[in-house]
Amino acid sequence: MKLKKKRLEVIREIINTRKIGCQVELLQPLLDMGIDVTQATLSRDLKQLKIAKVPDSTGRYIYTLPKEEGMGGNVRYTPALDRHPIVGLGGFLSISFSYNLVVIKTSPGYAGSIAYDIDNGNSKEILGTVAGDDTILIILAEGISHEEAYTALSKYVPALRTQ
Amino acid sequence: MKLKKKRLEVIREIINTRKIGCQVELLQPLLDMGIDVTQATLSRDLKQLKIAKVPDSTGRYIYTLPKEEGMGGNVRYTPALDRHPIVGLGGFLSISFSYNLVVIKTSPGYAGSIAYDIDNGNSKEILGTVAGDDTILIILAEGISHEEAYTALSKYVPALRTQ
DNA sequence: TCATAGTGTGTATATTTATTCCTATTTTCT
DNA sequence: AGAAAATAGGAATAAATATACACACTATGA
Repeated sequence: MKLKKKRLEVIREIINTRKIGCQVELLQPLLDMGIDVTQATLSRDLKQLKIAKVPDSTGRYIYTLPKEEGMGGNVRYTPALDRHPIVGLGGFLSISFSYNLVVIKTSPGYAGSIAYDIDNGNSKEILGTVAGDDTILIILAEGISHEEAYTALSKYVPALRTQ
Repeated sequence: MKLKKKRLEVIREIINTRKIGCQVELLQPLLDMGIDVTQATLSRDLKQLKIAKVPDSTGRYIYTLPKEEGMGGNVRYTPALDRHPIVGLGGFLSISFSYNLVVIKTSPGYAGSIAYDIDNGNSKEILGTVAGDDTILIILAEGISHEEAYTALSKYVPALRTQ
């Protein structure tokens, strides 16, 4: 049915935008959009969308969208939503460190452009990068701490700047 | 308490290893390890560990560990189930280690799919991978031994299983 | 056409999960 | 040491979530 497709999109939109802590909290926003369903339907929808309830850092729970899957998966997001996956983060997903290496995970397709920016920055802390489709490997200069690297990278990755 | 620290580790281990669909399913494995607690405690533990219950692609729910991150970043979860398997024995050629790096050689064209599975495994030992056509570079987390890495990788590369 | 299969959803309910209330134990501070 | 605060965890229960069942509607095919 047409209604369902629309509803799933709206649910994704809401989950992506606001902090929703339980399914009934989702009912009102949907009603505001003219969508009237029951909690049971939401439970089924969230399952289908692979939306998970995760403990956040403030001791509460919030629903979050799944990380996008590559070709293997059966989840297909609409192109429209796909284009702005996480507004403002420019594809950035996570950063982690191991000695003189940094690994940045991005949404599929974003690794190249982010790595390009980092490479062109000519930061002395960063020797170079290697990028795949959704992963960037960054090699740090000798003696650079993770904090220094983080600061240097934040110049090229807006999502790393502390709010 | 010392008990709790231990328990949290064991819980992580179990969640990482088996498919647990609800909290009571976790009680028995813990009991087998000599840990006797109630569901209420598990609820609190899972919250603290930021372990989420995620819908997988087979229509069931699975608890999964959060993706390890460095400092910044938003938390996203990999939909469960692409976790294990696939990857026919074909493709794998060799594995070698150098400090916090692993290089896996594959037949031409296989590197990407094997790396894909490794990436989606969310192993805490593995920060990420970069794949070419027949070579995969894997970055290990700090403090991970080659043995631990081997074990972690064997979950995704059947050829590594000793059996 | 009518049967059959498939999808979508509400209601009611079962199941699962989080929390409230309480007690015990440990840690911190004076 | 003793008081006060923090931490841990069980029992009971509230809250949240998933599902069994029923029914409506759509598409398909003989």
